[in-house]
Amino acid sequence: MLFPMPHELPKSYEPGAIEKRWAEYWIEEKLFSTPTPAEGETRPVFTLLLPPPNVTGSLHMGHMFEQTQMDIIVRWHRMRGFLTLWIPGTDHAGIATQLMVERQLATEGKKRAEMGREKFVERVWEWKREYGGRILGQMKRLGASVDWDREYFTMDENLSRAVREVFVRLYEEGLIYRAKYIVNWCPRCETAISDLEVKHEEVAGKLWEIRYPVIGTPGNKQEFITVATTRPETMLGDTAIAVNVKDERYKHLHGKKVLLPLMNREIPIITDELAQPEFGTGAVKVTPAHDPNDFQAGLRHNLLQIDLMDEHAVMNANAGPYAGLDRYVARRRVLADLAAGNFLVGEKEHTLALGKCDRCGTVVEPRLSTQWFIKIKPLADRAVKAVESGEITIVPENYRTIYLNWMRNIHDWCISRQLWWGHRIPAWHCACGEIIVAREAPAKCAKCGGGELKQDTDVLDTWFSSGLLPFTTLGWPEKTRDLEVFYPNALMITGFDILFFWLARMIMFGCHFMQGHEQNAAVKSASGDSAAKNDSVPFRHVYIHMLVRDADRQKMSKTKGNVVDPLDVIQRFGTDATRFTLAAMAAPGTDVAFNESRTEGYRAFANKIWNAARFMFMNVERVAPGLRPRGTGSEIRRYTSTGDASKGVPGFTTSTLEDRWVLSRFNRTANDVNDALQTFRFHEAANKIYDFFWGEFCDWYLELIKSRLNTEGEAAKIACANLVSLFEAALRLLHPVMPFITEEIWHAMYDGKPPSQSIALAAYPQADEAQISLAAESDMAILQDLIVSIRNLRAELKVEPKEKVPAQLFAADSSVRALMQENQTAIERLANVEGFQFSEASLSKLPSTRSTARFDVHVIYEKKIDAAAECERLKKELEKIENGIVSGQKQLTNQGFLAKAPANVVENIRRQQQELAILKEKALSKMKELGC
RNA sequence: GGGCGGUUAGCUCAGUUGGUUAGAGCGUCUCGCUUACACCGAGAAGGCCGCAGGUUCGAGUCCUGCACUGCCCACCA
Repeated sequence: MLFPMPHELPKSYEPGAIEKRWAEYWIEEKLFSTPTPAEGETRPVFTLLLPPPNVTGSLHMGHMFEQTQMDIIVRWHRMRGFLTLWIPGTDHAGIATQLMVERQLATEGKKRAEMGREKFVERVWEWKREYGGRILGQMKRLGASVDWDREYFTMDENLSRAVREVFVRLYEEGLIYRAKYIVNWCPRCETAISDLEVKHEEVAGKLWEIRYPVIGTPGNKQEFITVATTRPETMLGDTAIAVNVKDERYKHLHGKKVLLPLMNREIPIITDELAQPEFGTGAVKVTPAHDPNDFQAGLRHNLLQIDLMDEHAVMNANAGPYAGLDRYVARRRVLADLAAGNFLVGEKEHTLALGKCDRCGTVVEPRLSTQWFIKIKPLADRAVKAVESGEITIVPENYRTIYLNWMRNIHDWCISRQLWWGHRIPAWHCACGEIIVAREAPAKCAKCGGGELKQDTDVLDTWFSSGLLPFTTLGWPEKTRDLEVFYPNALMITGFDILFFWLARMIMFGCHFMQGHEQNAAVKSASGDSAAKNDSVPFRHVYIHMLVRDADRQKMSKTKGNVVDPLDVIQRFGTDATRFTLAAMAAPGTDVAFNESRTEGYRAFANKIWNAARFMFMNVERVAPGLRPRGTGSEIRRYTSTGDASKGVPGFTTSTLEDRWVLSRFNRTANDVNDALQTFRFHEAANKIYDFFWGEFCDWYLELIKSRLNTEGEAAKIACANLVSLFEAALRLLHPVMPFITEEIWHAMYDGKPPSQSIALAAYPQADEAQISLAAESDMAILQDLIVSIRNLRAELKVEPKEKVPAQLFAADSSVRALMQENQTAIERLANVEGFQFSEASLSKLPSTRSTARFDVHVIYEKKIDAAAECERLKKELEKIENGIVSGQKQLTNQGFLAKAPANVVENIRRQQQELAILKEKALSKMKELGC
């Protein structure tokens, strides 16, 4: 590995080559591999599971957003001395992958059905081997600090074994059952899907009213009962008409029968709460095989279930003359025939929520079929408690309520899928009807002894296996050392879109299967978790991130063509700049509108850092060749524990105001950044670092020390050493957000001989209270004020930029005067003035003057200030001042305010009033002088 | 039908428990290639914080209503 020598750093930052080199280095050196810890491990532990992307996926901005946040958190923990484990992997994604391969087959003119199951599955594996690693490859380019040695695939043998184990145990506990039930069926995917996989879409539809002749009407007048339906074709399978028992209109029809039109079948009129008098006609057709409500009613009344459709939603023999017709063709035909028979009596516009398959968009058909289900209530109860009790915390908090509401109203989970790609259900059917659920294929039937056992053809819902990952990736069902140390995971970071799909399932499974689990006590206490905390939960904290949208806040989608390819953005601006963009916009609970102009700005930030580094190296070579960062920050070895070693800026000596100031600012920033990361305020962390690095370190500190660096002798050496120390610490502070550029410069600072293999293994800066100085900060604020005032005057006087001008100063008190005198060189340099004298009296009347409550500064220049413009400016300023005075007076004369406001607030306003009074007077006198 | 969020500078967004004169980036305008950086520096302009009430000594921040706008959940034919 070659590191560029400092003097070879190119003038502008070129991320491409640098990032690729480090990404490879981190992997080759296995820097982020976390082997199973030996006995006696006492370091705090941080475990995080990467939400596995689908094998079919390719990296999109959402992945990068999620991974950036995770990587920041992970690197931050690692640098703070946590034994950090971040496990990557991919999901076999049942339907998605099967569809992908089916499409590929179609281009070859082949069909899944013709190939047969075995060959098809083998083909999917081939596909997986060829393309499945793509997204992980892309992740590697992002530099995600995952443990690649632990990479998994949800259909790996060990994970599959765990899936079978879970299935069998749940079955044995009576929590898995097989039943004929009405489920959501996708006619295109030819499989059952869960409630969650159905997306409801509001569409303008119709509500048709059909009248059914009542049999045995007294007299010769035929009586009808009218029902309304949005799916008229299902009437072919009606097996009853329901009315409400309280509905007076139909009292006389209880117990009677109607003749089902078109089918000429007699069906009963029943009374059931299914029919609500307020809705429509109050009478409802009952089709137990094609509607979940009707299905329930059917069970209550022991009605016949007539299944009208096959797996493709084509009418079957039960539909009589309509057999062989597609459901929608049948609908039109039924309507026409009903109309012809004078049974269709109404047609109304009606908006309905149409259920569509999440995967392919086909309208879902409620279908009667035999499926495997999980009896969810017992699992959900525990999952509710885990969050209610705070065993698991959720950020942002509003998702807690959403989670709880869902979990409390949960329905049994249909886990079987009629697919070929996935974990096959470990159940074997015997010709005698017996079903044997077992971990391995049984040799013979337990009931009849027959040897002709066939494994169930269904596979499990993909989320069944991914719901187990928090413990199966750590070796469950074996009682492993990994589980003992790394379970529960510390954190789960994921999107709100899979809150129910995945997160909820992990919590249910984790709490159930890890019941009684205890994390290693030493590790647990080192990690900061009290002994009382329950360890069965899959993770202790959840952070839900939002969606990445395009610059116009539109959802990114392939069909809209507004998808931003992260690799393309990276190519143009660098990974660090892209990461920074995402981090800076990642306010909890808010979607990110990804705007390239921001990334452009953060590329400039990277360039700024780069050039600050060049500046540093230049000075080191000139002033103190061979100088390396000193102090404890450079002595951090792999996996240190947090402690004093990481406090403040090691090796920094304060001899001047700017030293004390910058040190204070750095520590305050470190403090704020740590706080922000603790609560997932990524944007705040990023912005704090940005402001410090650019606005304080570069804009002020570097400028201020230039004069010292340019002197001969000891002062320059100290300034140089400080610069190096501070820069090194700042790099560590920035590293989690911008891992590449910080790694590059950090290594360069050590001239290729760094104290540890990576800055990622150095200590994260912690604030040192002793290095925070309010006095330095307020003194510096005065200086900055003064310098800006002078620059301002120069601009207004249109002083030639190169021309140095003298200035006259008035300081309201001696300490300010001393401050200015001590920093005369700095002021002269930064404000481009040449010499200044002090006046004993206020200068506020003089025309080219700026005033604050503490000082007046007058620039001596032959050109006159533009009086009209200056008056305009003063007028505005005065207005502001007076507004301030009025509102302040109002408060200070308000008894309620004086009585109730905290003392410091009152004090602040008093002081402000004094300053405003001075400012007002100064402004007025000047305006008078100018004749405004 | 329920629930949740958003509305702050031309644009994209910050603004933790209510507390001085509401911030940033981009864009705009004026200067400047001052030997780290033009992916830069200096300066400036730009805001009835969606509307209307209320609570409070004090509201961008809390409450109510309204408007617009997203999102999630839902078996009402």
